[in-house]
Amino acid sequence: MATIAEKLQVHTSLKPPYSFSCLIFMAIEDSVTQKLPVKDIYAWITDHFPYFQTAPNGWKNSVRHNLSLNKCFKKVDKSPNVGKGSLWMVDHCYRPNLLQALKKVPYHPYMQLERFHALNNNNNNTIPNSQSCRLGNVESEPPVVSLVGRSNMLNPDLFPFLTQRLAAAGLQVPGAYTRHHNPPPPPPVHIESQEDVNAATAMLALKHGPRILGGISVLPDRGDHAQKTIPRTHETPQNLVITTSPSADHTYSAGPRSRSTLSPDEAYGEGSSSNESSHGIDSEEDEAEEQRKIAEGADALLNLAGICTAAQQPLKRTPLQSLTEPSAKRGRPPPPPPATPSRHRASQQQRRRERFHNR
DNA sequence: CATGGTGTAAACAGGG
DNA sequence: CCCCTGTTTACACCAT
Repeated sequence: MATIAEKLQVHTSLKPPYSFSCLIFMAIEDSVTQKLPVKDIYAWITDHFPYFQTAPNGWKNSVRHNLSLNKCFKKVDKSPNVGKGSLWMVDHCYRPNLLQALKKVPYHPYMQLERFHALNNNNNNTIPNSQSCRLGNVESEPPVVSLVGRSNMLNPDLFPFLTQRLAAAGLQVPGAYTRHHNPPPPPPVHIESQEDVNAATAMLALKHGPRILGGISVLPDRGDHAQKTIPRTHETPQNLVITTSPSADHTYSAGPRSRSTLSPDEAYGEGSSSNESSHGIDSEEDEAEEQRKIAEGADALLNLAGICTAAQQPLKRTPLQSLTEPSAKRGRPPPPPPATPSRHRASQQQRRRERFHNR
């Protein structure tokens, strides 16, 4: 059976350009329940990126390391009779970060993601989503997302998950579930936010290529938001440009949508970049810029107020906790003082710890 | 040079 | 006891 990567005819011998957090994110989002044990995350990665089939096993360590340290991922309980280990899922608060990271892939042979990148340039990182997240009421007040099918409807044969999500959002999706044969029972999917749909779309795009995506309109249910419509015109794969900025992952110590280290372009898509000016949503640039500035200001205030820290999962220690409450037994013991210190790394690390303490 | 992000290696605990 | 999972520390490299 050909793997997804083989079907897509990608250069499977190359190391994927995605960070481990992106890989984990994709694996989890590509699952039915959006919760995976590490074993299945391994399997997904090796299946989609055969590079890892022959790579030394250290990458698995990196995956586990990422799951533990990266606040984007959280451990969830599972039924006790499923063997050892936990299920891992994407923290809703950090989904925009991960989606953003996906957009930042410096290069990739996986051209199927282009359309997804363009989609998310325009409708990602909305204030309502991040605010509800910060206030810790994600479960009780999920942002309502309205997606309206346009000229090309999603094919439920290709997108059982996504079409199910659209249906769950109470939307009429013309063409959905009108197939001649019986579809497999759709998995129970609960739509929580725009990011849910975006992530699902990314996975579908990865699997099936740009043909899966019809014009999708996004209408945040806040009453006063103008409907955002991604026009289908001028959106051929040729004129979609992928960002060249790597590393916008905000993993480990980064707070939700902590964009203090990001330029506005990085944080909100690349519409103003010369590379990004031809993806067919130029008419949205002014409004997008406005939204960007509003969101930036709101985020800055929220970050200053320290909101959202209370919303974080209690299962994991924060990086700050890790520093202030060091485990006495775990981790590599401090090495003996080297005869010849490797440059100034030790002192550099010490300074970094001190900075953390002083915050 | 300082700082932060990322990847890798390793030690260790605990459970199956 | 072994293996897997999860956590933690340390460090190198790179970008900004």
